[in-house]
Amino acid sequence: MIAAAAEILDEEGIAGLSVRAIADRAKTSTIGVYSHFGGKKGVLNALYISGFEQLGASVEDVRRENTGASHERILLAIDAYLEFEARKPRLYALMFDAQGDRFQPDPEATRAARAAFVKLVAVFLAARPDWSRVHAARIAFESWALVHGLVMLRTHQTLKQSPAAWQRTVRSAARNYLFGAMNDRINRPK
Amino acid sequence: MIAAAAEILDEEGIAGLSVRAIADRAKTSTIGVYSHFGGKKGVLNALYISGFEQLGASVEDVRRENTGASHERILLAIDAYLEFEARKPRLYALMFDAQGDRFQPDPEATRAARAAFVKLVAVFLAARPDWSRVHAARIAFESWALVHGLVMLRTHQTLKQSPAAWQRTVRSAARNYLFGAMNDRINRPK
DNA sequence: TCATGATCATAACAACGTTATGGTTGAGTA
DNA sequence: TACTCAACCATAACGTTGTTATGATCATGA
Repeated sequence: MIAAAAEILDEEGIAGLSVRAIADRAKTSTIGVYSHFGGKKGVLNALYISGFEQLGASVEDVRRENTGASHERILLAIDAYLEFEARKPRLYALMFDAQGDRFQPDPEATRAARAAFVKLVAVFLAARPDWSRVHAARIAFESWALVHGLVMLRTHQTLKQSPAAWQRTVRSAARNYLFGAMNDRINRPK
Repeated sequence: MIAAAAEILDEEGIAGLSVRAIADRAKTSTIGVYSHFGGKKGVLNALYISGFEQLGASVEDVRRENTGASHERILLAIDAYLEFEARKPRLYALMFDAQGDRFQPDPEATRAARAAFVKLVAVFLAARPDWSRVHAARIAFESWALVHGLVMLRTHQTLKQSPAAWQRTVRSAARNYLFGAMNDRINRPK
């Protein structure tokens, strides 16, 4: 049933994700959504968790498979992040919905989001083992914010860029931030 | 009537913003929403436009009133941006809703968002008159992305920070990015 | 075999955005 | 002044949504 929901979300977006649509696609009646997931909110939570698990896994793949130059590793994690969003833009939008008044993830879903962030921090620590965990978490958080903000504003301002050019833009912005963060204590813009 | 809608949004969030609730608060019947705004979408568009106008105005105030050090001016614009979000978090969330499948702003609303961005670019140009318009727009866009991403992830990860500490975090991240951006052609993280 | 919990089909409910219907009001024109 | 027309309004009804209620079926364990 969660596969049915994921398909509908990918194809029609959140507006098409009604309890009846899910039940129809799963070839059951609406009561199944309630008995299996406790209702629509349960479906949204399951999708949310699935999204963060996928995102975390793609970031972790980068950490495991790459032992190159430290910042290139970070940029590859960012590439993986962008690739996930490009593949599943509607799932991404659900995961980062600004309207907390509509859907608030439950504690398990919140933990999945935190776990994905921890995996992102792990990439930063692998790239920069000289950083403290606190420092790496801060830089990871701010890098994530930059990339997430770019993703959101790209859609918001309806920017037209080829995927390759977009990737270059994001990488360049991230490199600028990282460079500044590395020189944080020495040079500060006046 | 738009004031009624704005009040409900501020108090109850998007989930409370129904056609009936707006009509009740405006002491009219629901038909008024349709004759004045063409329906609920029209109300959302009007709120969206109002939000970007307010945001643009607060950024423009900074440009007009400050002639200090160039980067401090940029950081003051960021402060104004954060202050707007802190004052109107639910309006901000409506303006930057990730779920385009639920509400897509109409062309006039999109223009209002663009106009606010142009005002932000103007702050960057005033701070750095040696920059080309294209370069300033790029740096403004990326700065905006960083700040917006930080705002979004703060809520998403339910970070607890005092307003003053939060402001310092955002300023620090923005300074790092700006420093990197200014040294873009000379030093690049490897 | 019986009891119980899980699952299911269906109908009904309340709330939602919207449309339909008929009425009122104000402005403009003959 | 009377008539017409457009704008606005109150109310009801419609179709859709998430949810609950009801009764039935099925599987499992004692």
